[in-house]
Amino acid sequence: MEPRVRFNARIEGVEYDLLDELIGYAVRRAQLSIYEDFAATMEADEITPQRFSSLVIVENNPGISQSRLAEVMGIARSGVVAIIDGFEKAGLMERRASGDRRSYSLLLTQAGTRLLKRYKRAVKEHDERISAGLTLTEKAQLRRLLSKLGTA
Amino acid sequence: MEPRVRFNARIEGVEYDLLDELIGYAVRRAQLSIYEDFAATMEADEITPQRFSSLVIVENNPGISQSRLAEVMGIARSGVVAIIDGFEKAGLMERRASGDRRSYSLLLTQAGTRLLKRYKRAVKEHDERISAGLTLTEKAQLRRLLSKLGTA
DNA sequence: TATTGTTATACTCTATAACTATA
DNA sequence: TATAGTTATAGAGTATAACAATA
Repeated sequence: MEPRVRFNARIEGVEYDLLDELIGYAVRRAQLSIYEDFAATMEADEITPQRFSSLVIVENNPGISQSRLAEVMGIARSGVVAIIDGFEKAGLMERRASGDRRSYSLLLTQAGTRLLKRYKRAVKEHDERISAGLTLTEKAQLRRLLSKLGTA
Repeated sequence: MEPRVRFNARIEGVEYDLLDELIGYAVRRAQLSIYEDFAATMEADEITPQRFSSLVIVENNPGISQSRLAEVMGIARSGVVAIIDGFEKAGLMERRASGDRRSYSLLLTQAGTRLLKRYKRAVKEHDERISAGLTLTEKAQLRRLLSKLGTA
């Protein structure tokens, strides 16, 4: 059997050269490591970072439209359709009529709210685990520095 | 026509709640913004962060095997086959016989070395652009903090 | 027996374009 | 004319499993 593929940020004896100097690669490295822990944490549940974010956004912006959600997530509107379809089928989200008959108001159902509560606890634990090497001050500093990245 | 999908790390008037507190989401946000700039920078070339990394790793670890490269990249061996096929077809990389007849020694061709030189310049510029809001000290700090993330 | 590269296959994510119903 | 949601479709990227050659 094939060993499960795992990302190791730095392999012994391998020269990374320029990659070690790039901020972009440092972020990518961290992101891959974090994703692995997220996936392992939520393995039993059918939830991804993307879907988790969607639930949180809808909970905190009740009545948001699919187009708006697509904008927040940075994906095409067609992608949101599939995500909401899945949530609706699972009974976690509801497409309710909005004033504008072209669009829906997205809302969490009771079951959705309840499940998200559990997800949030798990994700918080995961986040504390992956950032356990940092002090509170360092975490704040890291968030601050990360928020400054990207094309201005 | 559909407006091109772009990721905006923080949309006006949207509540992000927990997401604003998670280190994982901060990294994800940064990663998406960085990727957008990378893609825009390298638009004319058929190169992705993944493929660029492969070229750099092979250049600095000449003779590396596909399995080893897969390990470094954190992807399955089958995925590396397609990547190397593409590079070989483009004349950028060479599969040379190694001592072990089961495996290949990967090497950049002259053309590969030349092209990578250009890519490196472009990627460096991109990296400086996305991190232009940080001082040198802050960049070093960010790299240090990021390297501490992930399951210990 | 184990490892390397390969192929076949499938699944997820995403985009684009065209459609409909509404505005 | 423009916008919201939808569908159809296609292209990456990735994984798993099985295989042949070799160790």
